[in-house]
Amino acid sequence: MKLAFTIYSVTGVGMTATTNEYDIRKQKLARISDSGEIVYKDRYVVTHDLDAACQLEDGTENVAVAGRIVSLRKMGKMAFGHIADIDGKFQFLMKKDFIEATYQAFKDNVDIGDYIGLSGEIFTTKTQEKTLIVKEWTLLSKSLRPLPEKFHGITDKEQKYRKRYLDLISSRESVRRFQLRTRFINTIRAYLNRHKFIEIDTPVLTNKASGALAKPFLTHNNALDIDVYLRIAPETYLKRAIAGGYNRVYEFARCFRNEGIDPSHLPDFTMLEYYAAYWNYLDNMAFTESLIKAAVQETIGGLQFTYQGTAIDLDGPWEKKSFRELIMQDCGIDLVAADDKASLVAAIEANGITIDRDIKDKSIGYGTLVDLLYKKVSRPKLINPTFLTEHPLDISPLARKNDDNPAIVDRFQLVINGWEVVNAYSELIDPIDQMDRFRSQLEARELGDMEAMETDEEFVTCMEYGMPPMSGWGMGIDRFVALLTDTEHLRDVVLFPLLKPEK
RNA sequence: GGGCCGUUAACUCAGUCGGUAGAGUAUCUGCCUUUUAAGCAGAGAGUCGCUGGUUCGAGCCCAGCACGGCCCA
Repeated sequence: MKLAFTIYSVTGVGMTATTNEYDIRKQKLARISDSGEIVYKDRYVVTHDLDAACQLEDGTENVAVAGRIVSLRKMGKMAFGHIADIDGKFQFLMKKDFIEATYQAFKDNVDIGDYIGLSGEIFTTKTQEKTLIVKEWTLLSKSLRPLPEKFHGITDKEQKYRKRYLDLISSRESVRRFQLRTRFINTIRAYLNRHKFIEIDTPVLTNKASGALAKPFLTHNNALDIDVYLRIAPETYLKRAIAGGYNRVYEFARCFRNEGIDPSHLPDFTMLEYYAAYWNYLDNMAFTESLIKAAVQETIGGLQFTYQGTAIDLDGPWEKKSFRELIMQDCGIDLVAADDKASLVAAIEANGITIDRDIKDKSIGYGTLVDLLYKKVSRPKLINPTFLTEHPLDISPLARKNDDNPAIVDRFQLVINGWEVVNAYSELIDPIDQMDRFRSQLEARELGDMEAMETDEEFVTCMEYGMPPMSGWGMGIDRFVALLTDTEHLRDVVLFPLLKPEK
């Protein structure tokens, strides 16, 4: 067992035999407290943010800034250091000549990680860096634990996720990724607002997990003594809002799905959905293209980017392809000829295509099989943005039936890099058809399709009162940000991802 | 759920054939008034993820468990 004991030097400064940095910093804290100073201050008035201070002219006086000390180079009678915040860092110089009385206190008591307020004058060093020469300083908050190693930062992914604050302090790359996320969301929000969309909030706690095909989280409300679901999509509530008279609504909706966790699936994620009355899916498609081009242009300053070595170009008019066209082109099967489950199974087998599911199982309906075939033969090839249309009816229970071909719906998905980043359709507003669709979903569920959608009677009731024609849209924000930041794992674009508790 | 990999000082990482636990950063002491991965000299710092097993002896070999990662389903 190790012994820690306190000794006192001739100068009266308390020191200890322990080398545990946490204990040493606590002793420094105690020293400051003993001198009568309050260590953890309540405020500090700054004149400039750190990025603004870096732009000031030499000789500017009475500049006051604050931040966390992220580097410190103490010399005999002067010390250089940097304070930092999310936008950047700023160098300061403590010179004994300028702060005679307090220089020793700074050297003895202040560490990397502490927050300080500084005021003084701007000058430029020999190495051409804007620097504040400190005339007064105030400790604002003491750090008891040392920050990560200054050069490598944190490399352990687990620690990056568990202690994201340390990752942000030590990795500009992480900061830039999260700043890009914010910029992307802000840009989209501004674009939607400019086009008369109104941001609303719809419930997270719901009686029915509807609007998507996913396994929900179940929880309990004590006051009402009912079990409730965390929403899996905001769709049916946003449509209720349209029925209530809103012409255009949107929501950045945190959604929850109690399914597997992997690089492209998180249990909670952010989905943007919007709905516009009187639009059909073709109006929506045109708007989507302009919205995304504008948002990407503003966010990354161009329409070209690279994802994991694959060049992606959003410029030019985006291609539109139907399920039928794509599947025909990629494997020669014609969905008009193979228009039922049995004939499609036969065609797939005749073409020697293997799908990693038992395609003869009765839980797999015609539409699901079409979707599986497309995912196998076509989707991986869709790198640049492509609008996929003419989805089978039975995998689109909330979408409007096509007027000319009742086997398909007026729907599109935007595929980029083989990912379905947007899903949209002309919304089904016929309550009788909607009830039929829910009934078909129920039948599919009874055949073992656990992804079939649950019937939502209250939503149908709303539809029975009347809904305007409309087209709606959903986009996984986390996935799109991952694309734009060349990030493999969605956890890297979420500040505080869910992990098991430590220990 | 299956397979593989990782877990060693506060941080980043070495650790040979099983034989007293190593470096850099950080910390502490001394020197140091334009540094910026400051420098020079010295010092302290470890439940080697956890629990068992094999062995005279385990960071290392074996088994189980925990947490994380990658791949597959």
